[in-house]
Amino acid sequence: MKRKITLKQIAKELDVSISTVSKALRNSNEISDDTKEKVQAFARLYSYRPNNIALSLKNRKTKTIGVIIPEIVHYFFSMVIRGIERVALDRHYNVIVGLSNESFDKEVINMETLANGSIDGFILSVSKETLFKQDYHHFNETINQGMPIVMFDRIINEIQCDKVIVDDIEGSKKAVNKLIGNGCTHIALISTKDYVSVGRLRTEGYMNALIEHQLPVNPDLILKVDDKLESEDYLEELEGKVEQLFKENKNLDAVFAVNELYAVTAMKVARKLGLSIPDDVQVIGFTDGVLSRHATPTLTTIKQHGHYLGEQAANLLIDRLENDIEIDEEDEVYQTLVIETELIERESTK
Amino acid sequence: MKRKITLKQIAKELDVSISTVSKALRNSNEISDDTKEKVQAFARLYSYRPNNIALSLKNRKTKTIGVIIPEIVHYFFSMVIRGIERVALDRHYNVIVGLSNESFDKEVINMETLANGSIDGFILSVSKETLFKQDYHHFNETINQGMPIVMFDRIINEIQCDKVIVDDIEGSKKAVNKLIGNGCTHIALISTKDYVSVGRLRTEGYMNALIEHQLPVNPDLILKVDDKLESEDYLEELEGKVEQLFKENKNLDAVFAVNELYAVTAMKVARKLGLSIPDDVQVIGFTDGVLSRHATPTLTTIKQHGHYLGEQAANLLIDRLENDIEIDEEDEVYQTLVIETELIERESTK
DNA sequence: TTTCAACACGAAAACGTTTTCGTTGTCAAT
DNA sequence: ATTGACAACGAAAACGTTTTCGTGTTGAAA
Repeated sequence: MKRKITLKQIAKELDVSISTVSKALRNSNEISDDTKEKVQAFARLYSYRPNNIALSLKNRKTKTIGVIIPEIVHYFFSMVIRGIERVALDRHYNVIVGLSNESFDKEVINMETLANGSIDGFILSVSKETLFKQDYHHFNETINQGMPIVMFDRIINEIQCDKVIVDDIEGSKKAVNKLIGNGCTHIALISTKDYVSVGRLRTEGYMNALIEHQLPVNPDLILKVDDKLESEDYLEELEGKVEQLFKENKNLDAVFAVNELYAVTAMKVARKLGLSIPDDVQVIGFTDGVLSRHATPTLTTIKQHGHYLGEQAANLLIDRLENDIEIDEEDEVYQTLVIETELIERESTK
Repeated sequence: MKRKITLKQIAKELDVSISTVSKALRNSNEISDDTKEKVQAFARLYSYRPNNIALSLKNRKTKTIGVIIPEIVHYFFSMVIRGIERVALDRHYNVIVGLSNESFDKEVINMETLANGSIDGFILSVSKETLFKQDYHHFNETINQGMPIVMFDRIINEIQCDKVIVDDIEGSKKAVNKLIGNGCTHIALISTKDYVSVGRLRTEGYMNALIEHQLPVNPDLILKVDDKLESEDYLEELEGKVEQLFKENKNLDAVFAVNELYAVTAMKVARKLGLSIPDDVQVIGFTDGVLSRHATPTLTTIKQHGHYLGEQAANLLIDRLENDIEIDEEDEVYQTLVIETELIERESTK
């Protein structure tokens, strides 16, 4: 077992100073060709690589970005991570991942442990509990310490930082417009409670589409289910609610759901009630994940381009990190990028 | 914007030495209560937190573990990460994630950039290309440098390190035994090429079960598809192969597939051919992911407990890191943990 | 022979900690 | 008055780099 070699050891072996070794390796012209040769050969032989930690300490930057997401076993979020990791690798950054698990405390802890020098900036999507409590002190504190944050998807408008969001309103409108275009008039919405920004926005898009087509917004057709029902553990309860929705609205001819799970559940319930998809009921979901592609029937859905979103977020953060000309003034200007959605038509619509 | 405060600044403000501040904050009894009070109050006021990078450099350990996986948009792998992250958080470690994307080069690059001081040890699952090329130099080198590795799921027997694996052979046997118990006699296998360890092992389990029940192993019933067909981009090609399998074996009465995608594809093809599940054909998959739970019909499958596997892997690594009494001798003893599988019965079997 | 530039290299500081080992000053015991 | 112990603190090294600023040596120009 040969431990990693350092400049000091090379210097001692070759009987030169540490500075000489450092310069020789960086091809400084302060050093004679002879010495360079010697040093570089030796370094190659022992496969010297500079210690990242020492570099980080010296440069006061770690070339690492911290990503905090509520959940990783989730198509959209893992797709975003993939995008982040891709540009991070390209631009020579590392990615530290923290999971909030939708918990405020874990979000805070994760951020605090990372903010003490381990990373140069954050990319994050806010946990539901944080959105609910509306306690944003940890975001403000990190920003105040000069550490940039890029928020994505679940964002907080009041926080001054770069943001990348999916065009939820437009996306939902696309979906509902499609249903309307297909002749549906009693379109149900299955959404989350309003404090989850994406649920609120997608609801807004749904209503906008209806209003624009002068269709009535019928509250009975809107089901806002509790968060916990997004967990696999409460599937039956979710199914119950959806079944109730179907039974109380016999004229229902379409469903727009704000995520995959709600959409496939709607399809399952419809099938159970003897309704045919897409003939009796048409269904559109949100997120073009593995479920949408392999459900029966395959699900028409709104694709969010999570991979691209991740790339944009990472570029935004790294750009800011590297352009840090210490503007420092209070006139920092932040961007909000909006990622267009795409309607993917499959078998669940006509 | 107030930058993070350091010991030096506190020392200057309070007109004491850096050492005094450091000791006062750690409650050393070398320091008078008066001074402690003063320093601690000041530190609290400015919310001082020690700089992780400086600590890492001093202690020569980063309290960070590097995780390299082939793919993150994948139920099993993201479940493992969740497990790793959970114990990492508990035991005060960070998690850096690198994706090899099944590429040898990316695996090597990711490992090289992390191995230079950024992390204390690796948890990884080997990329397919690496398994195929059988080039393991990067693993040997990192281990030789004294950096521990824990391999999981896709492991390499020749490499001396801790391992955590799913009991693939037993798991497959359970599945096939179930099918046999249900009266099936012509059980097809849809697997990957043999160089992917899990494909090989699951094939072995399949054969073992047949042999133990004195059923013939019919090569025509074994479909080993190319890796690329695991990608969503080659769905049609995969479907073609599976359809061919069905057509050439009219007596086929069950399918055991080594992953979810193959299993749902088999169900889709069966349905297309007018076969009813589970009456005409019974299907069992591997990995209890979102697909299995929401496919139509829901899929009987072998659950791998990826979350638990991740926890075990992380504990194994951290234990080794913290017990590093520099054994250093060549008599290091490594463990291989085997995680039991579980048969989850659903609608695709009788 | 003197002077000066160019060359090749080394010393030291700095990044932010922790820790070892002094160095004072005070007070009690001899 | 001398010794010793103890309390309270500081200086400095160390972790591994990079970089600035010397410094000594050489050779050529004056």
